[in-house]
Amino acid sequence: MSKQLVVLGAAEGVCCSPIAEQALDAEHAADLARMFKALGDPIRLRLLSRITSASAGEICVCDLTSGEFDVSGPTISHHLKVLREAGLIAGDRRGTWVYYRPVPANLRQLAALLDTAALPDA
Amino acid sequence: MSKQLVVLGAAEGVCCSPIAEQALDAEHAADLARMFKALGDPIRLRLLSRITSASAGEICVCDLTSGEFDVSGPTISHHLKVLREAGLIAGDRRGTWVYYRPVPANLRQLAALLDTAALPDA
DNA sequence: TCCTTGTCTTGATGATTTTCGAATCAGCTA
DNA sequence: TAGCTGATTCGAAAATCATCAAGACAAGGA
Repeated sequence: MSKQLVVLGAAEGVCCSPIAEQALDAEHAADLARMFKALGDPIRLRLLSRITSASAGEICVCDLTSGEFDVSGPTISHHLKVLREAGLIAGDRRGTWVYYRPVPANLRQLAALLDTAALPDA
Repeated sequence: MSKQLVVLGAAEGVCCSPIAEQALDAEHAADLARMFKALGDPIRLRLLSRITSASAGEICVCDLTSGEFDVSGPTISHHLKVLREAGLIAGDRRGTWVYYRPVPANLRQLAALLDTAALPDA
């Protein structure tokens, strides 16, 4: 009961041209900071990387909780929730297992925001 | 006494191909997460945006502390320090005033990391 | 030399975050 | 139905963070 809700909920209407081109207003900054904050933890960054680089386009939580990450299951679950609520990933249960996949539109948005084309020394 | 030190110190050797192409290892994730974490606060994001979008390529702290941001001077100074230590901006004093400017190489690196070219639904 | 202005650091406080173990929920299979 | 496995939520402890007031530092001018 969460997939679409999350994808649209956290991310819809977030926008904006590159920060180098135009100053960000407070309202949009809050939404965008929420996404960047989700990336601001090493474990979450690695989780996201595993999810986005999964060859099948998605990955089972069971593949994330087995070794590799040196934290407990609940902690991984917590971090996945943060990423999900930030709108960077989406997940759904299929039978016994839960699968997560990236939300490319929002990742793309963050990348675009950091575009430095307008800056010197390019 | 800090400019070069900061630019090189926080950022040197951080690297990596897009997270969608290859899973991030723990060592690099820590460095990169530090930068993303610096972006994970609305005030810092707006400060960075003001700095990177400044037409002169740099901006005086005095232009950041006068209204617009609804926090005290020391708080702005603190956030600038976080951005500086993350390697996203650099600053130096010239006479009475202190000027900050972006570090494009590191901003570019974060953008590259979020590149989603390898993802579907492009 | 002293005063003024601009910026940063210190120290303290309240809020948030990370993490775990325990408990709970969801779906499968016998 | 009962029992099993995978994943999440709950509750609590420790660490980290954002913020401000007060003080310190730097540069320029009387």
